Amino acid sequence: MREPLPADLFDEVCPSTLSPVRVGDKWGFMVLRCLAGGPRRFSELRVPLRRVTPKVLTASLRALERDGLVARSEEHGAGGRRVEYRLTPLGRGLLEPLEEVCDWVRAHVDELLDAREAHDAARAGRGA
Amino acid sequence: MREPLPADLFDEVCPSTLSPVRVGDKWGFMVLRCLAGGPRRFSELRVPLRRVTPKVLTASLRALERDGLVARSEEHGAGGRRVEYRLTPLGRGLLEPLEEVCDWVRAHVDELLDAREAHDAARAGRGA
DNA sequence: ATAGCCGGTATCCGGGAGGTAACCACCACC
DNA sequence: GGTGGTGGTTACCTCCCGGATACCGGCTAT
Repeated sequence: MREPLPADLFDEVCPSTLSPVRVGDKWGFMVLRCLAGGPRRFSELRVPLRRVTPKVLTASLRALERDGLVARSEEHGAGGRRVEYRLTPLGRGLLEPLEEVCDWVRAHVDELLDAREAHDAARAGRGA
Repeated sequence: MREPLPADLFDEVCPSTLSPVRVGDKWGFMVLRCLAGGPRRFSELRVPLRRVTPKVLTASLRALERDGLVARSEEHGAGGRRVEYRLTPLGRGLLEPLEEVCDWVRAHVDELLDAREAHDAARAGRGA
């Protein structure tokens, strides 16, 4: 259940500006997907989401927590503080239909980008 | 393919504030679903989406059009102007995985609302 | 004691989303 | 020529999302 996280989800381009589908706020969808592979610490999430400042990441996590999709657990074991975020059963259930959306986006992102480019070019030609 | 639209999608409560899942802007998801039953005129869309002002509805439609999910066609036949919005094949394809998300939301909206209420109550108790 | 890590806050700020209200161009019809 | 319907547009305003930057409190290890 605890699969490794990618080093960086952003390969120069921000995925959340490509896909029109969102969960909660701007980064919610990607946070959920980062948690799909198992519980993660705050600093673990910051690695693949390195373009997200801690304030914004906290806000995303709090919002997902509010909706009961993510659970936060804090403990003070030996070695210091440890805060973990994990999907709740509700959140895990939501990820199933969302994965199909993800598959669709991956399959059609080129068409989306082409459509945007064509639309913007046509507007630029007509207008200013 | 041209199924009737409900008279009003808003039963006192705005669905887009309940579901954490969005497509494009605030109303994009509902616009797509209104078009699922067949092409619609602008004024037809305004009936089920009566809480959406024309400016905002136009913005939603333009954004969906930009992404190639919706197509706009205008014609001046007898009887006046007629503008129709319809799903493109791309948009129709996206609606399939989205319908499963919709099913999930319908099935779990109560849990979502309970979670929010509990979370807000807990915060109110702790904080102010 | 002090340095460092972890998990965040505090503060400021700009831009854009989204709502309100009013107005408008075009055409048909009478 | 006026009236009405359709399909918007324009101006204006407010709120809040999201980013930048800096800072902080608790804990541990040395």
